[in-house]
Amino acid sequence: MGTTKTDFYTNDQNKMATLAKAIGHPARIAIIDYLLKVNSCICGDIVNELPLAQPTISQHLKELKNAGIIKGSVEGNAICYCIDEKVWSNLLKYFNKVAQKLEQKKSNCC
Amino acid sequence: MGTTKTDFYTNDQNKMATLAKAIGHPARIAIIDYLLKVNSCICGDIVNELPLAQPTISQHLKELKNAGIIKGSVEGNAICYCIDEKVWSNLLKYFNKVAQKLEQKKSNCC
DNA sequence: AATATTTATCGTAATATTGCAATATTAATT
DNA sequence: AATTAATATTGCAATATTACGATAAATATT
Repeated sequence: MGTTKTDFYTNDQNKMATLAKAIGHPARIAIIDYLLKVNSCICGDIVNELPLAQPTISQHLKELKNAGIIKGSVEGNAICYCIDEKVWSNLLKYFNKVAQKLEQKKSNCC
Repeated sequence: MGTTKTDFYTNDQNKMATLAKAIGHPARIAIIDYLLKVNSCICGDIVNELPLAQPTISQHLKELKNAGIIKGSVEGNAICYCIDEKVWSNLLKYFNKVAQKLEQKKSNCC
Protein backbone atom coordinates (compact mmCIF):
# COMPACT_ATOMS: atom_id res chain seq x y z
CA MET A 1 0.00 0.00 0.00
CA GLY A 2 0.91 3.66 -0.12
CA THR A 3 1.57 2.97 -3.76
CA THR A 4 -0.62 4.37 -6.49
CA LYS A 5 -2.18 1.84 -8.86
CA THR A 6 -0.86 3.54 -11.97
CA ASP A 7 -1.25 0.41 -14.08
CA PHE A 8 -4.98 0.75 -14.23
CA TYR A 9 -5.27 4.30 -15.46
CA THR A 10 -4.80 5.60 -18.98
CA ASN A 11 -1.53 7.14 -20.08
CA ASP A 12 -3.17 10.53 -20.29
CA GLN A 13 -4.54 10.25 -16.81
CA ASN A 14 -1.20 9.23 -15.38
CA LYS A 15 0.64 11.92 -17.29
CA MET A 16 -1.71 14.66 -16.20
CA ALA A 17 -1.58 13.44 -12.62
CA THR A 18 2.21 13.52 -12.68
CA LEU A 19 2.24 17.06 -13.99
CA ALA A 20 -0.36 18.30 -11.52
CA LYS A 21 1.39 16.56 -8.67
CA ALA A 22 4.66 18.22 -9.55
CA ILE A 23 2.97 21.60 -9.43
CA GLY A 24 1.15 20.66 -6.25
CA HIS A 25 3.60 22.12 -3.77
CA PRO A 26 3.88 25.78 -2.82
CA ALA A 27 7.65 25.75 -3.13
CA ARG A 28 7.35 24.50 -6.68
CA ILE A 29 4.68 27.05 -7.47
CA ALA A 30 7.03 29.67 -6.05
CA ILE A 31 9.82 28.35 -8.25
CA ILE A 32 7.57 28.60 -11.29
CA ASP A 33 6.54 32.12 -10.29
CA TYR A 34 10.16 33.08 -9.90
CA LEU A 35 11.17 31.61 -13.22
CA LEU A 36 8.48 33.76 -14.80
CA LYS A 37 9.36 36.92 -12.93
CA VAL A 38 13.02 36.90 -13.76
CA ASN A 39 13.23 37.85 -17.38
CA SER A 40 16.00 35.51 -18.30
CA CYS A 41 15.54 32.09 -16.81
CA ILE A 42 18.22 32.33 -14.18
CA CYS A 43 18.74 29.47 -11.84
CA GLY A 44 20.32 29.00 -8.52
CA ASP A 45 19.54 32.22 -6.75
CA ILE A 46 16.18 30.62 -6.18
CA VAL A 47 17.91 29.53 -3.02
CA ASN A 48 17.81 33.15 -1.85
CA GLU A 49 14.17 33.52 -2.77
CA LEU A 50 12.79 30.61 -0.79
CA PRO A 51 13.09 29.65 2.88
CA LEU A 52 14.51 26.30 1.99
CA ALA A 53 17.95 24.81 2.12
CA GLN A 54 19.86 24.31 -1.09
CA PRO A 55 19.45 20.52 -1.19
CA THR A 56 15.71 20.89 -0.74
CA ILE A 57 15.45 23.29 -3.63
CA SER A 58 17.62 21.08 -5.77
CA GLN A 59 15.22 18.28 -4.99
CA HIS A 60 12.18 20.35 -5.93
CA LEU A 61 13.83 21.36 -9.18
CA LYS A 62 14.54 17.74 -9.88
CA GLU A 63 10.91 16.85 -9.40
CA LEU A 64 9.77 19.61 -11.72
CA LYS A 65 12.33 18.40 -14.22
CA ASN A 66 11.36 14.74 -13.90
CA ALA A 67 7.75 15.66 -14.51
CA GLY A 68 8.88 17.57 -17.58
CA ILE A 69 7.67 20.97 -16.47
CA ILE A 70 11.08 22.58 -16.48
CA LYS A 71 14.25 21.84 -18.37
CA GLY A 72 17.78 22.86 -17.51
CA SER A 73 20.87 23.61 -19.49
CA VAL A 74 24.39 23.88 -18.14
CA GLU A 75 25.63 27.46 -18.30
CA GLY A 76 29.16 27.61 -17.00
CA ASN A 77 29.19 26.26 -13.49
CA ALA A 78 25.60 27.30 -13.02
CA ILE A 79 22.53 25.66 -14.46
CA CYS A 80 19.83 27.56 -16.26
CA TYR A 81 16.34 26.27 -15.69
CA CYS A 82 13.23 27.30 -17.50
CA ILE A 83 9.67 26.18 -18.04
CA ASP A 84 9.00 23.89 -20.95
CA GLU A 85 6.41 25.81 -22.97
CA LYS A 86 5.28 22.74 -24.83
CA VAL A 87 4.51 20.79 -21.70
CA TRP A 88 2.80 23.78 -20.18
CA SER A 89 0.59 24.18 -23.19
CA ASN A 90 -0.45 20.56 -22.80
CA LEU A 91 -1.43 21.28 -19.26
CA LEU A 92 -3.36 24.30 -20.38
CA LYS A 93 -5.12 22.22 -23.01
CA TYR A 94 -6.36 19.82 -20.39
CA PHE A 95 -7.70 22.53 -18.13
CA ASN A 96 -9.33 24.18 -21.09
CA LYS A 97 -10.94 20.98 -22.25
CA VAL A 98 -12.49 20.38 -18.86
CA ALA A 99 -13.67 23.97 -18.61
CA GLN A 100 -15.32 23.73 -22.01
CA LYS A 101 -17.09 20.50 -21.17
CA LEU A 102 -18.31 22.09 -17.97
CA GLU A 103 -19.84 24.94 -19.92
CA GLN A 104 -21.59 22.59 -22.31
CA LYS A 105 -23.30 20.80 -19.47
CA LYS A 106 -26.58 22.43 -18.50
CA SER A 107 -27.76 19.82 -16.02
CA ASN A 108 -26.05 20.78 -12.84
CA CYS A 109 -27.38 19.29 -9.67
CA CYS A 110 -25.05 20.99 -7.24
CA MET B 1 10.12 17.44 8.80
CA GLY B 2 7.96 16.03 6.07
CA THR B 3 5.80 19.05 6.67
CA THR B 4 5.44 21.74 4.04
CA LYS B 5 6.39 25.25 5.15
CA THR B 6 3.10 26.78 4.05
CA ASP B 7 3.54 29.81 6.29
CA PHE B 8 6.14 31.31 4.06
CA TYR B 9 4.33 31.26 0.77
CA THR B 10 1.65 33.60 -0.45
CA ASN B 11 -2.02 32.69 -0.22
CA ASP B 12 -2.22 32.36 -3.95
CA GLN B 13 0.73 30.04 -4.04
CA ASN B 14 -0.67 27.84 -1.31
CA LYS B 15 -4.12 27.81 -2.86
CA MET B 16 -2.85 26.88 -6.28
CA ALA B 17 -0.62 24.19 -4.80
CA THR B 18 -3.56 22.71 -2.93
CA LEU B 19 -5.65 22.59 -6.08
CA ALA B 20 -2.90 21.09 -8.19
CA LYS B 21 -2.07 18.58 -5.51
CA ALA B 22 -5.68 17.45 -5.33
CA ILE B 23 -5.66 16.86 -9.07
CA GLY B 24 -2.26 15.20 -8.86
CA HIS B 25 -3.42 11.62 -8.57
CA PRO B 26 -4.61 9.43 -11.45
CA ALA B 27 -7.62 8.20 -9.51
CA ARG B 28 -8.72 11.77 -8.97
CA ILE B 29 -8.11 12.62 -12.61
CA ALA B 30 -10.21 9.58 -13.47
CA ILE B 31 -12.94 10.81 -11.15
CA ILE B 32 -12.90 14.20 -12.84
CA ASP B 33 -13.00 12.53 -16.26
CA TYR B 34 -15.94 10.43 -15.16
CA LEU B 35 -17.82 13.38 -13.75
CA LEU B 36 -17.45 15.04 -17.13
CA LYS B 37 -18.43 12.01 -19.17
CA VAL B 38 -21.64 11.29 -17.34
CA ASN B 39 -24.00 14.00 -18.39
CA SER B 40 -25.65 14.49 -15.08
CA CYS B 41 -23.18 14.56 -12.26
CA ILE B 42 -24.02 11.17 -10.83
CA CYS B 43 -22.07 9.96 -7.89
CA GLY B 44 -21.33 6.66 -6.30
CA ASP B 45 -21.12 4.36 -9.26
CA ILE B 46 -17.63 5.75 -9.56
CA VAL B 47 -16.89 2.75 -7.41
CA ASN B 48 -17.67 0.53 -10.40
CA GLU B 49 -15.51 2.61 -12.69
CA LEU B 50 -12.28 2.47 -10.72
CA PRO B 51 -10.24 -0.43 -9.38
CA LEU B 52 -10.43 0.93 -5.89
CA ALA B 53 -12.38 -0.04 -2.83
CA GLN B 54 -15.27 2.14 -1.76
CA PRO B 55 -13.49 3.68 1.23
CA THR B 56 -10.56 4.64 -0.97
CA ILE B 57 -12.83 6.39 -3.44
CA SER B 58 -14.69 8.12 -0.68
CA GLN B 59 -11.34 9.38 0.53
CA HIS B 60 -10.35 10.67 -2.90
CA LEU B 61 -13.68 12.43 -3.23
CA LYS B 62 -13.15 13.99 0.15
CA GLU B 63 -9.78 15.32 -0.93
CA LEU B 64 -11.21 16.81 -4.10
CA LYS B 65 -13.97 18.35 -2.04
CA ASN B 66 -11.63 19.71 0.62
CA ALA B 67 -9.55 21.33 -2.09
CA GLY B 68 -12.73 22.85 -3.46
CA ILE B 69 -12.60 21.20 -6.85
CA ILE B 70 -15.84 19.30 -6.47
CA LYS B 71 -18.92 19.92 -4.42
CA GLY B 72 -21.55 17.45 -3.36
CA SER B 73 -25.23 17.70 -2.59
CA VAL B 74 -27.28 15.09 -0.83
CA GLU B 75 -29.76 13.48 -3.21
CA GLY B 76 -31.81 11.00 -1.26
CA ASN B 77 -29.44 8.48 0.22
CA ALA B 78 -26.97 9.07 -2.56
CA ILE B 79 -24.70 12.06 -2.95
CA CYS B 80 -24.35 13.98 -6.14
CA TYR B 81 -20.89 15.30 -6.81
CA CYS B 82 -19.87 17.71 -9.51
CA ILE B 83 -17.00 19.95 -10.43
CA ASP B 84 -17.08 23.50 -9.13
CA GLU B 85 -16.92 25.56 -12.32
CA LYS B 86 -15.79 28.65 -10.50
CA VAL B 87 -12.81 26.96 -8.89
CA TRP B 88 -11.92 25.30 -12.15
CA SER B 89 -11.95 28.62 -13.95
CA ASN B 90 -9.53 29.94 -11.36
CA LEU B 91 -7.23 27.05 -12.11
CA LEU B 92 -7.55 27.74 -15.79
CA LYS B 93 -6.76 31.39 -15.19
CA TYR B 94 -3.51 30.48 -13.51
CA PHE B 95 -2.38 28.17 -16.26
CA ASN B 96 -3.33 30.73 -18.82
CA LYS B 97 -1.43 33.46 -17.06
CA VAL B 98 1.73 31.40 -16.97
CA ALA B 99 1.34 30.42 -20.62
CA GLN B 100 0.94 34.06 -21.62
CA LYS B 101 3.99 35.14 -19.69
CA LEU B 102 5.95 32.37 -21.33
CA GLU B 103 4.98 33.63 -24.75
CA GLN B 104 6.00 37.17 -23.90
CA LYS B 105 9.47 36.05 -22.95
CA LYS B 106 11.82 36.00 -25.90
CA SER B 107 15.01 35.23 -24.03
CA ASN B 108 14.98 31.50 -23.61
CA CYS B 109 18.24 29.89 -22.70
CA CYS B 110 17.05 26.29 -22.70
C1' DA C 1 47.20 22.82 -8.85
C1' DA C 2 44.57 24.94 -5.26
C1' DT C 3 40.40 27.34 -4.23
C1' DA C 4 35.87 29.00 -4.74
C1' DT C 5 31.24 28.55 -6.65
C1' DT C 6 27.33 26.08 -7.99
C1' DT C 7 24.54 22.19 -8.05
C1' DA C 8 23.65 17.22 -7.02
C1' DT C 9 23.50 13.16 -4.14
C1' DC C 10 23.27 10.43 0.14
C1' DG C 11 21.47 9.35 4.42
C1' DT C 12 18.07 10.09 7.65
C1' DA C 13 14.11 11.83 10.52
C1' DA C 14 9.44 13.47 10.54
C1' DT C 15 5.28 13.50 8.40
C1' DA C 16 1.87 12.60 4.64
C1' DT C 17 -0.41 9.71 1.34
C1' DT C 18 -2.47 5.58 -0.47
C1' DG C 19 -5.26 1.77 0.07
C1' DC C 20 -8.22 -1.48 2.41
C1' DA C 21 -11.09 -4.22 5.87
C1' DA C 22 -14.19 -3.43 9.34
C1' DT C 23 -17.54 -0.66 11.00
C1' DA C 24 -20.54 3.38 11.47
C1' DT C 25 -23.83 6.57 9.64
C1' DT C 26 -27.65 8.22 6.96
C1' DA C 27 -31.72 7.92 4.43
C1' DA C 28 -34.97 5.19 1.80
C1' DT C 29 -37.86 1.07 1.52
C1' DT C 30 -40.31 -2.66 3.09
C1' DA D 1 -38.86 -1.11 13.31
C1' DA D 2 -36.18 -4.05 10.32
C1' DT D 3 -33.80 -4.10 6.15
C1' DT D 4 -31.45 -2.38 2.35
C1' DA D 5 -28.46 0.94 -0.13
C1' DA D 6 -25.09 4.54 -0.36
C1' DT D 7 -21.36 6.99 1.87
C1' DA D 8 -18.31 8.08 5.54
C1' DT D 9 -15.14 7.10 9.24
C1' DT D 10 -11.70 4.51 11.81
C1' DG D 11 -7.59 2.09 12.28
C1' DC D 12 -3.75 0.32 10.27
C1' DA D 13 0.16 -1.20 7.11
C1' DA D 14 3.06 0.05 3.24
C1' DT D 15 5.09 3.49 0.84
C1' DA D 16 6.05 8.38 -0.55
C1' DT D 17 7.20 13.09 0.38
C1' DT D 18 9.47 16.90 2.61
C1' DA D 19 13.33 18.83 4.56
C1' DC D 20 18.09 19.15 5.93
C1' DG D 21 23.14 18.32 7.17
C1' DA D 22 27.05 16.36 5.29
C1' DT D 23 29.38 15.47 1.41
C1' DA D 24 30.40 14.82 -3.49
C1' DA D 25 30.88 16.41 -8.30
C1' DA D 26 31.66 19.77 -11.84
C1' DT D 27 33.24 23.85 -13.54
C1' DA D 28 35.60 28.68 -12.94
C1' DT D 29 38.92 31.45 -11.13
C1' DT D 30 43.08 32.51 -9.09
